[in-house]
Amino acid sequence: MFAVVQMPSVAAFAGTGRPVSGPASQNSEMLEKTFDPKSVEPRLYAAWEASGGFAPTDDPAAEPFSIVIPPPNVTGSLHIGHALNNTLQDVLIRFERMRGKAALWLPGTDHAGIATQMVVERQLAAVGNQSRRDLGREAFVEKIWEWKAKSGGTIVNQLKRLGASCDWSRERFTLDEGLSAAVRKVFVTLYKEKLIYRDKRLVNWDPHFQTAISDLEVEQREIDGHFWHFAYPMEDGSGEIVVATTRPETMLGDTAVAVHPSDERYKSMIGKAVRLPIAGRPIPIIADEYPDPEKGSGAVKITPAHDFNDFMVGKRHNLPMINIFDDFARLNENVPPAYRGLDRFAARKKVVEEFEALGLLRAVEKTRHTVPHGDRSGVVVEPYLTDQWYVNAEELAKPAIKAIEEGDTVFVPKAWEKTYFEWMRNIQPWCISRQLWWGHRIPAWFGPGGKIFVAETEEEARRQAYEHYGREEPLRQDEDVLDTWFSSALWPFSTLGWPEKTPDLARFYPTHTLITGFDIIFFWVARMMMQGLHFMDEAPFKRIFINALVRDAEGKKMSKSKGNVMDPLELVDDYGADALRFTLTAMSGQARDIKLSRERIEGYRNFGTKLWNATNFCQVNGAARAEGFDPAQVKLPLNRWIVGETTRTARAVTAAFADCGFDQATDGLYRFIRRQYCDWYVELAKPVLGKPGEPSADEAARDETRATAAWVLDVVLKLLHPVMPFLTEEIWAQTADMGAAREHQGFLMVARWPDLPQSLIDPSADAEIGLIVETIAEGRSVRAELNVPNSARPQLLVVDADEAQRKVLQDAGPLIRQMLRVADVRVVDAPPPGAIPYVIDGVTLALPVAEFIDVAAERARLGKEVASLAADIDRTAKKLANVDFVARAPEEVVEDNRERLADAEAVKAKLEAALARLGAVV
RNA sequence: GGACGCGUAGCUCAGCGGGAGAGCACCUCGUUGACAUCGAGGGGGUCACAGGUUCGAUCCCUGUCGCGUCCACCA
Repeated sequence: MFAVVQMPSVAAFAGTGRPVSGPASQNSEMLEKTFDPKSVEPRLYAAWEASGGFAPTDDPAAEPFSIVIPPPNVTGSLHIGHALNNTLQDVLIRFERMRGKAALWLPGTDHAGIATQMVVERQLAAVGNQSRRDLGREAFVEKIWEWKAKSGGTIVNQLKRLGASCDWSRERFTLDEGLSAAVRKVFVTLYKEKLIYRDKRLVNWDPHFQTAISDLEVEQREIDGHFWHFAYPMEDGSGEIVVATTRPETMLGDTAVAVHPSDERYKSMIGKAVRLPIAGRPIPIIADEYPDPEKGSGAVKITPAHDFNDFMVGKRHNLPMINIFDDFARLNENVPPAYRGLDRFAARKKVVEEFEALGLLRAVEKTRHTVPHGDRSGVVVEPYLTDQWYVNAEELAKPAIKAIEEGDTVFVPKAWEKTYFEWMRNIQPWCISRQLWWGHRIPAWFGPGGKIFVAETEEEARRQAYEHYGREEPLRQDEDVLDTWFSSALWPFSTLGWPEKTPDLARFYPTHTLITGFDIIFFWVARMMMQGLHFMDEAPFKRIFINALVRDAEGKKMSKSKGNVMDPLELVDDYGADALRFTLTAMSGQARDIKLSRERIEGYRNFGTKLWNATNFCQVNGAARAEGFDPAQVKLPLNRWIVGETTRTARAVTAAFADCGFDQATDGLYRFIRRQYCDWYVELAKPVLGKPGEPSADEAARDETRATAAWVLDVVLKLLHPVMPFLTEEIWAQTADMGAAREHQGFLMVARWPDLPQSLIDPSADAEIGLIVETIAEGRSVRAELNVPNSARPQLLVVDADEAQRKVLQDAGPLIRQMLRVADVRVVDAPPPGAIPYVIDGVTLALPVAEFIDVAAERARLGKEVASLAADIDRTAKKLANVDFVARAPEEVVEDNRERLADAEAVKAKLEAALARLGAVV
């Protein structure tokens, strides 16, 4: 009899000497009735972490496999997208760890400039109605660090609840000292290489945060607006010219009106001037290719300081650039006094009113147009003329494009390459300075005369200044900080210790796979490619896996404002982390969105319970892995068959994981565990195992089956572990003595991944078990369709089968009796009248159940089958009669069809005979 | 305006040149010794539409319609 299962083995795994508390009732012989994630998950996670098993092995022979986490914002809390992304990373890292790689999943968080500053500003306002300016820069930044110490770990702890096996001993933060040093080094190096430069040009200005933002942080939103058509009178009184605008306030900064040189309407006006209403300035009418004569009036007002297109026109014509805003987008001293200090939207209203009053408003048109907004602030951004720091992205992009073109790094799915190329080939200078307080301070100092000294340290800057000026001069460090993405771009090497030449850097760079969402291909992936190649001479990843976007059950993007967010932690509470992980993994199919439903998660929770219960069955029946068990040596067809199926599954799942085929892997696991192992193997094994505690008719067969069942379970636990780590680890622990002969006694997490040779697949066992399974399944179907009472125990008659098939079915007698609920399996020459026949694999079987059934129903059933066969025969016959088909289709296809026809005809004949007999009965 | 992706069972999705599959939902039956978070069985699809290529198209090509996303566009 199988021994008592005890928990202490888990404590031994943990290696802490500290007993690990388990579920309350550890004295029972069996597993708990159901797996209880709430008590198991925290306990196992703590034990894993304490064991040091999340860190890569020290074994120098182990091949490195590294993943860097897309660092979540410190302000963040785990949403479903994180859950998906991190589950996939964990699946992959657990898989590779078990495969013996030196698997490193390097975690960390991002300081998230604007987002974090926002959170703390909001808090300040809430508690003391204070602004950051009231507080001052230093104190404010101090506040953020305090906040970070207190709340910054939230998302990390949430990742742990998911089961993420990150090496927390290597956790990094984009603003920690090491990464800051990397940032300074990169900045200074690129500056020296003239790849970073300072420039005065139009930027996207966010008036809410009073900072420049990059193109990528601008979000186009479609809103309702107006086109106002304004008349500008000619300076010489010879008429007027009409221009249209959606932003009337900008007219105060107009410095020209442009027309197309070929536009006949305006040819004579070129070179003349109009008097700009309100401002009262004369501005020239110029000829430029930019205006489209087909659009509007064909004449365009030019505001070089507040419009990207106008800016270029202004440059071409050397127009004055009048900045009319301050940092808050209020009108400044460059406009008439009545407008000074007005908010841009108030000014807009006033300009329109004034034009109307002047009789110069020619038309107002309603329009729906897209307007750029700050992605964080949500306010309309303004093109604004300022000095900023830029990265020459075009230059850095070249090798990054090449690396993908040449396949050094591959996108999975490959289709994302196109998106990547599209952006990279049209890349614009990257504005990296931000007028914020939270972030990496730009390592640049200004001396007298605006001379700039860029250096990694202040001392070095002073030294340069001294050299330049020949004496000590006061220096002022640039107030600005760097775009958050500047530091994240260095993540794959800065986290490994760069610029120091650390062992980690040597061992784990380049990383192997990056798993991330397509929404940050430009923000992050592209920039990591650029920086990685520039500073490490090697692309930071071999493979970039782009995961799907999670949506709600209606397919809407989840957002708080829509109220359709699903909280992954709530789902973990309700169904366990494993169920959520399995669901996300199963639905991670590429190139589409994931629509998540609770029902689905529940289904996979039930799947976990199913495995739990199957384990219970194994335990109760004394399944035990035998010393020296060799799956190649098992004798019973049933066992040979399941060994083969296990092998098929193991090989398919391994290939799928290796290839990021996450959905295929879970599909294979689900199918095998549910359909093969639980539904058939366990059921078919019951007669062999007999009743627990009672002697068996065939002890050798029973022992072999017990050993095989335990072996299969071990393999299954390993294969499933990357996706359902908690459940499998718990089962592994609780069946520790069942696996006394396991090659590995520690945590399943670090057990060896199964490597099963193809030779374990035995086609003859497949055929044999296949026949039995079909016989039972089809027999059940017949019983159910004809409503044969459950209590009925007819015989199963083998009417027509070859020698081997007969033997198989007779040997499987006890098994078929139990599972098909028949009294006996008997070979007969001809079925008695009224026996219900069914045909599988060329074998005709029959159930003599005439007394139970409705003859009319049975006749209908047979009739339906005959009809469908007839249709099939007809179609196939026609096909085979087509000369073109026979001549052109591949030989095997033609052969298949011939067989199909012959088979169908044979079955049809048998069923028709049965139908005739049925008639005879009546 | 440009690009990409997607329309397959009630729902969510696999399949992608030789008679369409899964999970969930639905219906029927079931107190058999792992499991009702269960078991057995079943119904349900002119694979968006129209052309074309082919012996053969859900699958390849073209077009149409519908949905989604990204990029560009503020006169």
